[in-house]
Amino acid sequence: MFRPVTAKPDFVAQEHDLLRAWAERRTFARLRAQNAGNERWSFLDGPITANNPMGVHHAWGRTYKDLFQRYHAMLGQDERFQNGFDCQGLWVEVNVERDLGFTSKRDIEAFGIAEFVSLCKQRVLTFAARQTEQSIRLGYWMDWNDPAELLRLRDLLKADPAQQVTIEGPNGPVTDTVEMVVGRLGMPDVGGSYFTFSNENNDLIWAFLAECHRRGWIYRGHDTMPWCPRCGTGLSQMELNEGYQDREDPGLTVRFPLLDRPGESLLVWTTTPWTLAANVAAAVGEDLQYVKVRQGDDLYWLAKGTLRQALRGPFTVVEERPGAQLAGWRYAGPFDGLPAVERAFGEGAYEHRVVLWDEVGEDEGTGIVHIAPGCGAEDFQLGTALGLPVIGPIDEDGRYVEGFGWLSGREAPAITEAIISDLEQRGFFYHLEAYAHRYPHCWRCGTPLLFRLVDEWYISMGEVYDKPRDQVTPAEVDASLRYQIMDVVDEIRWIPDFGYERELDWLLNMRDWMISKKRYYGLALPIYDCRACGRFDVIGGRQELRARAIEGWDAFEGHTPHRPFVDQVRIACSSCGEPVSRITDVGNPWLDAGIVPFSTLHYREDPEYWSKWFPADFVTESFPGQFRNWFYAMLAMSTVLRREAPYKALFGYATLFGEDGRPMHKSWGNAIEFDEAAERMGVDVMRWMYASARPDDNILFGWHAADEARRELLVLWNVYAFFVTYARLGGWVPEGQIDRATVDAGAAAALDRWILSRAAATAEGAGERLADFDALGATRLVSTFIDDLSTWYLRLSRRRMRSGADPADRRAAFGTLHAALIALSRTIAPILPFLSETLYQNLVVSVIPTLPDSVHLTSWPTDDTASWREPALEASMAVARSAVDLARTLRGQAGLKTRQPLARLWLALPDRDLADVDALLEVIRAEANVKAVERIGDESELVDRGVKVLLPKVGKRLGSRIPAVMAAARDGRFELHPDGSVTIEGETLAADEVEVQATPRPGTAVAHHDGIVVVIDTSLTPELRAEGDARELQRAIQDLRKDAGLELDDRITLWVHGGADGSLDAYLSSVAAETLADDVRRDAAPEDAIAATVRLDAGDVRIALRPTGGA
RNA sequence: GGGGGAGUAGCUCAAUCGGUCAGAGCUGCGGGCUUAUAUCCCGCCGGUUCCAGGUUCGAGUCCUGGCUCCCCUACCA
Repeated sequence: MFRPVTAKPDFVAQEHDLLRAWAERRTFARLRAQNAGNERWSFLDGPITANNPMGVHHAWGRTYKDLFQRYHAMLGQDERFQNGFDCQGLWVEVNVERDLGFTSKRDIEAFGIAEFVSLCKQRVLTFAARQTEQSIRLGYWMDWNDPAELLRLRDLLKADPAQQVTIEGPNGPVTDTVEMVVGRLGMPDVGGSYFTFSNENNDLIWAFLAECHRRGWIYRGHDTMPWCPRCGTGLSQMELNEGYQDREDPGLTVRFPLLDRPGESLLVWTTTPWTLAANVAAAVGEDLQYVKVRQGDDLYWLAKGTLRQALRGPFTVVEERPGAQLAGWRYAGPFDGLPAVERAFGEGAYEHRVVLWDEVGEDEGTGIVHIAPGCGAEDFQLGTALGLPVIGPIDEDGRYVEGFGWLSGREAPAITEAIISDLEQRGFFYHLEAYAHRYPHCWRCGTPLLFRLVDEWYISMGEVYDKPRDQVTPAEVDASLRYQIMDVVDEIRWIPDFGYERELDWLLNMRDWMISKKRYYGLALPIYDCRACGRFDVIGGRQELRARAIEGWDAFEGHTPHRPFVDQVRIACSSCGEPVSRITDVGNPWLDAGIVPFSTLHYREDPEYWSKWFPADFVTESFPGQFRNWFYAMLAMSTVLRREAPYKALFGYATLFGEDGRPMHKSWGNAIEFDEAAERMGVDVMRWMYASARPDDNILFGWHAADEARRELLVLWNVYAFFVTYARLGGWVPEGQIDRATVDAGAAAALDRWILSRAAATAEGAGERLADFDALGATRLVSTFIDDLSTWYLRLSRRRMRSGADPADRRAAFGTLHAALIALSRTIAPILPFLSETLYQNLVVSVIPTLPDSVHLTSWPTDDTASWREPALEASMAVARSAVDLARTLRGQAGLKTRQPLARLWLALPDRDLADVDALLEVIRAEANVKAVERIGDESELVDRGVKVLLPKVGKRLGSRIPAVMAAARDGRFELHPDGSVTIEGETLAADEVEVQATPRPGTAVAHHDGIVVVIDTSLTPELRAEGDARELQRAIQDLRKDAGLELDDRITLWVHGGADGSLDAYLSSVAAETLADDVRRDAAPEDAIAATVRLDAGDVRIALRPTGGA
């Protein structure tokens, strides 16, 4: 027997119950065992940053990851189910610094690098545990570590990283120091999620870098780079774009007095006054026109095209020259007295002068550009080309270094006002105004970036050829990594397809990959830069390092490859033999995530395993940013190591916003925490919202949207609750198996066959959509089916399931609905793992012990349901539904309630092939509540024959004749031929170019749609009126029962007082039967009975009821 | 600055190869639903498909120009 079902489900409580049940029954482990060794489907997880609790936006991606993996598991495919955590990088450091109250790198050095790195690892373990708990709550089935075990390791790591610990791995216990066990997380002997801080991950990146070096692609660049003064590190091109923000800076115009032209000055514009101390030149455009203007006693040079925007007050132009003639003019710099400037200029015997630069324009400023090669990337390039001296004025923290007089030690960006007033006093100032522009900020801490002269390490991405890609020769591709990556991109399916173009665009435009960061926690770059000879070595792994070590190995032994221990090891330079230390830089974190197609698939330890699971069939992430981050890093690393694609299909989805369309932000009140969402709306509701979102559009997430999703699931719940309630009342249980055989025994066989056909079509269609990574398509099909099931099948079948129905028919109805619900439960299992399981547990497990004890252990349903398909019957039922809609429309117009029976309905059906027409007519008759349905044809006075011209078929052929033909068809001016062809306006259309349809004759009250014409008989006989009254009475009694809070099977005594003409009497016994009345009295009810008044055609009637028996 | 995408009802979104009448849901109003459903159904209100041209028998859809928004990309001081 089924367990009773509440009409008001508590989804959240059900989800918690199922999480417990799955854990107890080891359902997931059994699923994995069931599929082990089968054909593989390889999903590769993009690592989630283990730095904070998971947000609802993560739940979007994790819903996709889970549902596609579950779908493939139902196909019987073997999967790895490995989650990944992104563990290394500045974002972790920034948070640990914040917790410790640090403000600069000096604080970290004073605190101790070893302890700082350990705290970073501890933070990762803390949030890996947290995110694991949250993911499990979401129903995300992965090979999770026990969160408590992760926290235990964290605590042990904090207490003493060197202590021995034993943990349980998949192949038995593993014993090592805590530090090394943490370093082995995710590896085969330890199991669970992969962690990018693992030894193997770091080691394989070393191998990758060594391979790059072997090919000559690693180099050290000396360049002016964007620099974050808070983090004390440069930012790569990938990171730069994340942080552009609108900002207001000073737009400062200064004058540089010309040394050889007394009284004359250059006018120069800058938005970074702090860089003026590093000025070495002023650039003009060779072909631009420059003018000398007089303002009072002053003479200024500037570009002619900038006069209006740059000058303040009246002026007179006194001279004009092309920029080329200005070149070489000497001028007095704004900070010439500073020792650093004197030193830089003195060494090269240099003086400030005007130089030519073809990048100079007139759109902004004065057309004369302040050049400080130590403070700007393009300035540096120009300076290098012209051999100008370079002045690097600031240190890691953004403070002026020694030699800048009163500026030294002060923070460069904060000192703008002091610099301006200083310039004013010394006569260099001309004008100041606010200037709004987009300026790069540090994407982690939000600090505005400065440009600073630094050494960083790069991987060369290879030349960009100045020709279309299809003209690049194979030899040229072999010489340029970026083109090799592009070839790999061609092999991949990009969803949505614009991803393909976007990735290629990035590859064509990207510059070399800056891989170094002057920080503490992260991949230790294995670069050993020899000061003695200037050559450098790149070590390809821990073993190689051990072999090459000449000192410090003992200090490193037993530690993960992190700072500071790895820094102890020195090797002998391969060129000159001198001892060399590792550069202290750590790596770009995208190296960590990019190597996972190799490190997590045991590329080195188990090549056979690797070749089975590589490339991944599927990866998915939110695409903002990832085309130049994770997607790119994997492509680059896979191309270098294998020159093949690391994944076959990539599915990207957009961004999650609050319900108001703005980014979620706590202070805006539109943010929803994952935990709150899970415990208030339930994760299945959340998953339904995500699965039915358009992935390439942003999703607006909020409580109202959740309510809509919940309502949809409630409809399904109600069908299920109805079924169980009545199956229990009727004592129905399935006989042995779920079987369609009972269906044909029922009186409503066509209806039953129809819903089963729809269930089969839904399973088939949803499977096709899921196989194509289209969750939205699958949910749309499911939604339609739920609607069919609820508003059509159940609506028409309710009577059949009540007591008193024909027993065989009743069994057929139960059997059908049971089978349909189970098919649906299996179809929605990947998307709604909880709701589907709740249904399955009751519909199957509680009554058929021989079947799998979880819906998630069943196979995808199409094999079982394919034979249920009857497309012609589905088409036929669609016609019936349209006809009933039309009848209801007509009733509405005529003011006749549906419960008022009518004598007749006339119906014309379209000329198409329809299955089970008799059953269809009966459905229409019952639903339209008429005594008889009469089919009408051409001969009827109610309809005409019309012709619908199928435009897509004939459009091209008819061309300009179309308007005339269409007009004639509309007016009925055509001639039908016996073979089905039609002549209209002299054009003959073949039978398959038109559809002959019934159309209403003018002047009749009819409704029509797509060849279906419905007419109702609106005349009411006394008998019909009485029957309508009886139904109205019955409905009122049922309402009253509900008001009285009676159970479905409570029996009553009924009073019906009034309705004096006696027309009701003939129906009272059937009313009594329907309302479970043992006794019907025709007199006034006692005072204590529950009563109401019903307005009937025959007059007002007073009804009352009271439970009978022991109630 | 360069490239891509989008613009459809008050809101969120549909509309197959260009096919003649642009549809759903939400919101609002009216009606209905003979005991699953605080649910659903029917109807009404609501549209210059961003604007202006063009191609075509026919344009939400294709082309050109403009406007607005989003994304990607870029060294502009």
